[in-house]
Amino acid sequence: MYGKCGLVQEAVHVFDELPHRDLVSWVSILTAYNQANLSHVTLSIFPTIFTLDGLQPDHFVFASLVKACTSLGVIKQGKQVHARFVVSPFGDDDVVKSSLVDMYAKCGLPDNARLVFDLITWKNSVSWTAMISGYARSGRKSDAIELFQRMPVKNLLTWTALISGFVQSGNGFDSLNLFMEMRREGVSIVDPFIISSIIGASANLVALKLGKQIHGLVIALGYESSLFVSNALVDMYAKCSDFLVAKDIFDNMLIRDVVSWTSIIVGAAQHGRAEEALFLYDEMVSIGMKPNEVTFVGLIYACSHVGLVGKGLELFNSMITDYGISPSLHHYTCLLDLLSRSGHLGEAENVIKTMPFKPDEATWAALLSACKRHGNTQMGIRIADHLLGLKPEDPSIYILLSNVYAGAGMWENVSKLRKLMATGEFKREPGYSCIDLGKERQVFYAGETSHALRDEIFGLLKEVDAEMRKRGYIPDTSFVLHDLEQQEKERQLFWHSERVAVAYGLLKAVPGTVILIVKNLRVCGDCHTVLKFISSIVKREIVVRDANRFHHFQDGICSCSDFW
DNA sequence: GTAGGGTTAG
Repeated sequence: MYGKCGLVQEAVHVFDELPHRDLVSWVSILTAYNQANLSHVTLSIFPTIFTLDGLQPDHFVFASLVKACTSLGVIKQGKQVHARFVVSPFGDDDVVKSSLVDMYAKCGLPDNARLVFDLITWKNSVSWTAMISGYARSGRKSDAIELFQRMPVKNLLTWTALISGFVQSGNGFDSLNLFMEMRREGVSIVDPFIISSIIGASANLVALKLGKQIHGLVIALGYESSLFVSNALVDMYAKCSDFLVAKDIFDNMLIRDVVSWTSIIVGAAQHGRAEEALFLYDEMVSIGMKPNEVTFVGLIYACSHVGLVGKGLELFNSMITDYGISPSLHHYTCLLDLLSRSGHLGEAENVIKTMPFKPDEATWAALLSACKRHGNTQMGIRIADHLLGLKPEDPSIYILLSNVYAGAGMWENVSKLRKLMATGEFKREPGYSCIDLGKERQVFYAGETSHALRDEIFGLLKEVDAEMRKRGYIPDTSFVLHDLEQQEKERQLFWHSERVAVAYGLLKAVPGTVILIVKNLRVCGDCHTVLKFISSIVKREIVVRDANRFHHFQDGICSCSDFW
């Protein structure tokens, strides 16, 4: 009773006073620790079951231990518990098997989960849901859907597991389609869990209009007081470019937790509002809210994007010494980005060499793009050669490599890369830009010139181009990857997807409204210049969210101050 | 006395 009411100390007190303890007493206290988020205590006191009382764990104990391993994410110990369970007299228990399915699923091992799932004698909705959730959050779309369809009776939790799993693995469109199917089937969506998932999907898709509709639903259902829902809304508005609304919702929240603070700090950072992010952090600390590892990712990111190297380093150190958070690869990548962006390339390379993690492709890529930005061709080539040796799978890395070699005029390497990309196993995701006009959503791929409004778009871009040149625009063709004549290079830049999308927006969006473009890659340097020109020529605010951050173009300047 | 769904990260 004390454990389930969140009074773990009282539970421990009674437990310690028991004149005689049986397995039920033990499971009660193990569960109390699990519920109080003290799963490490659950695991550490487990051995005393033998030493103090000479008892052998039963299936109830195993289920509690597995749950503890799941919430701590300690798969190695989880496997040890699994082994003990298998050889125990309770090795057939279906509840423990379900908890193991959940453990493997949550630890990103859906195949291990499936092996256990198939051994469950009587599968109930808990086992099915755990397995489906595991596939969905690992991005195993077809496996998740197939199992979902085979499941005899689906309930709200199963739908939520599937949909939120897809949101978490970045499959926003699939999650949205499933949500609509769920509504068609008449499943009630009056539930804060499913609502927060769909808000997450809107954020994922940068679908502001959809997000606003769900926000309306939140108000109608009275879920504004739900912490999870409000946190999701703050994140959604920030990700959909409306930082001010995000801030407004944040300001009006009656209860805020570390996720609320972190969401608004990360949002400020992504919009280039570093001062605000740092101010919010001071406020957070002053009210006694403890930042977590994600908060520091946001803070260092904020510093990185405005060149506050000293402050960023200070925060990195404070994270370790003041908060006892040991830096993850994420943090090192942020640190490296902080240093390399502002030109401290040598120190950045030193971080890569001395950090206790094996640098992944993204880490090298951060350094590589800084080399290009700061014109350190020699170091760029050295790192590019090294990266090429690692045979990266991420296609965007090849684009970066091409950039380096093309910038250095090493066309032989460029064509070698192109061949690699053509024959490679991976599918290269082409650059695209997307504009959301509410009921209509248009995607433009780089170089695509076959759109129905092609002539109007071309005409508009041509007109703007002439005006830009009058104002001193010179195309920067170093962003073109192929060895071509100057004129052809300029033509390639001309059809970069963000420009086409902006032109389309100027033609179709309601006059006077902000034009919001989402791009899957980083905006190229030349397009960045062009968008600044366009914003002043047409006197419209243009917002581009690229792979990295937001750019707000207005009156010829960008919120990133050309440092991105 | 045991197992399943929600928010933040380069």
